[in-house]
Amino acid sequence: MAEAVPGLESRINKRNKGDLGMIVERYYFEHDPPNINEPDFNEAGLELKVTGVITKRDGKVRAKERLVLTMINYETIVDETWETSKFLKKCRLMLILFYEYEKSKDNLSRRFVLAPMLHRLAKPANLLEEDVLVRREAFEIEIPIEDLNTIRQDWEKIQAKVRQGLAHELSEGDTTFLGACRKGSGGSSEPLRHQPFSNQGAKARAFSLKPAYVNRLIYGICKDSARLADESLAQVSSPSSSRTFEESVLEAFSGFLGLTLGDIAKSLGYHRPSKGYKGFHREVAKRILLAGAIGISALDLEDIEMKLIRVNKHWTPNEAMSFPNFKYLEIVNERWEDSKFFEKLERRFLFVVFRTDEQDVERLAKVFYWNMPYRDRQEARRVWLRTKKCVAKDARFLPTSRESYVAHVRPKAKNSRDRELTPQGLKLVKKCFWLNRDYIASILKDA
DNA sequence: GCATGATCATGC
DNA sequence: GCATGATCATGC
Repeated sequence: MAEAVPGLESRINKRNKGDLGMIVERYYFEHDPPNINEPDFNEAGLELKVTGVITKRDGKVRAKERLVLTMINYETIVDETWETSKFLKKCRLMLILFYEYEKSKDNLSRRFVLAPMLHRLAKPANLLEEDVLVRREAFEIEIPIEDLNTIRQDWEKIQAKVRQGLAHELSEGDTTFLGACRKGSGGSSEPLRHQPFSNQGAKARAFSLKPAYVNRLIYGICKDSARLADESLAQVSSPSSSRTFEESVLEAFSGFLGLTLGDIAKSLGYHRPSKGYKGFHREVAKRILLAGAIGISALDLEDIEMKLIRVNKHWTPNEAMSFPNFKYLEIVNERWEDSKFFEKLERRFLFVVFRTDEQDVERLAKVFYWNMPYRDRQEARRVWLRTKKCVAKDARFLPTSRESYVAHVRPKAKNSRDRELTPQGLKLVKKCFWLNRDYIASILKDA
């Protein structure tokens, strides 16, 4: 960044240094940001977006995070149509710049990578727009019509929820490409927003392009440059809507429903690598997907979380469900909204259920999507916040499954010597959040 | 039988 | 070499 604008370092004050988008607009394009509800380059109907990418160890480029677009106004969205929406007015044409995110660098040291991208959700509103296109030599990506339709459907789904007075229940897992992500500091002191059809206050949220979609865009730029392209992105970039993708996942499983675990593995030419292997069922599920030409990375790109559940003949799960470890020293400074647990719980889950039947034979019994209801996410948040508090006070005593119907904390480590420092200076075994077994059972009962 | 602690094999 | 997703083991 500093190289692109000579003398930038001295012109910028510390307070503004945190906003790379603003720096690019003001000092590179020499343009003053206008009213917040209009596109940045209003005369051209062009919105500027700056977003981070990460180059993984294998050289492949991925989105660092969702791309936040514009706040959702609960009061006005209920009277809009897609065509007349504030969202489309602002984001109809976006110039997206990608920078390489490296943790240690500050904004002025960021390097821009890939080609600048013009992202068009709808036809031009005026001719000036084309000027910008030519002047900046940006790469206009061709967006499949199915993708545009999906974004529109996502928008309509979000609108529908607000119209039903359910703005407080919005979740990223509701939608496919266009998400309703939380916005603002997220602390509990944050005032809730009013929504028109309910007295229930709702968290401030913004429209965002979900990581899966940003990755598709990146693939669109990179696919001709072999070094950068992640081929697994191609799978979801093929011109089929994501709705169809979700259906094709279920379809891949459908032919195996009711079959025994052994028969499925055999028919896929897969053998349990070792007796004690705990990932066998998951590997079988992955191979079922593969047989349907779906890679596990494709699920990942769609932010779908596949989880294996094994149950007995009464449909009672054998185990609770684990999530990524947290670090004692980190959780005390973390916000719920930034936690891994939160991020996972907002995703759409794909539950793959193996049931041991009356004859004691294990069969693929059920495959279904599930989103965690709002009430339960709130409860998970409560457990997380309590854990944070407990870790700060005395990390030896953390929430057990008796304290919540949804989640608890339990060890997850290589063994009991696999420990980590706590704020009290103690070394305790590594732990993570788990969804209670009873809670998983209740999901299965409802499904 | 359940809650909790302990541990496993694999893939990246 | 460790994070990951999941299961095993033990004690009540």
